Amino acid sequence: MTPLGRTTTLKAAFFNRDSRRVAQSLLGKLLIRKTSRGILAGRIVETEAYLGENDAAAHVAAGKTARNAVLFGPPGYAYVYFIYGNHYCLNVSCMPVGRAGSVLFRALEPVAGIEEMAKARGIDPDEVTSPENISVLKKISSGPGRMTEALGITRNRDNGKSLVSGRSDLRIAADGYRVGEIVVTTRIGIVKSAEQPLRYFIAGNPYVSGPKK
DNA sequence: ATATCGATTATCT
DNA sequence: GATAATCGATATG
Repeated sequence: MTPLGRTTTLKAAFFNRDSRRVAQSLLGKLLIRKTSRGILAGRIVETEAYLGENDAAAHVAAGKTARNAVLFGPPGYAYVYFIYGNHYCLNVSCMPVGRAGSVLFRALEPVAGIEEMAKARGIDPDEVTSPENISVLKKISSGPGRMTEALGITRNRDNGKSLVSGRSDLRIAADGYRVGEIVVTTRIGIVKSAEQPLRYFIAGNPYVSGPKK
């Protein structure tokens, strides 16, 4: 079992700013889930920024609704939504109350609780232990729907939850990890405002989602 | 390696 | 009634 080192939960102020800056700053941080079976954690290697009501691709583009209400609340809270009848995606709210920027978490590098995460994904845990096969590890959490399944994130359980409380079973923390070069590209899987460069990932990290090598 | 497609449902028009 | 911030399977080069 991989133990986590010393971690510091991020504060609300970290998220109380432009989502583009938050999206970049989140790279290299840890997303940590506490479960009855132990700690699950992954390092954030890929994010996308969604701007406020001026961003046609954002769920808040048409204003506040029951679904997106969390994004208009205080910074540092989880916005979880269901998509394509199959998957959950996780965002964190940015900006102060009344402003609706957010960051979509797109991919994690598995760090702790890897066998439990594999099980949650329907992967044989034996495959991720003995031969540390990276092609199998990549299937655990390299993609927005995959990482939520690995951590057991659902709308019922987690939407509206604080990610900036040390007592929360879902939180974001720093452990001193240093990020190298950051690559910026256009966002994935959208058609509206698809030309804007708002996707960020750690250069060369094998757990970034999508095709390519 | 890239392309296409079906699944399955909350949300909005 | 159409669409969607995706995934995994299958087909094809």
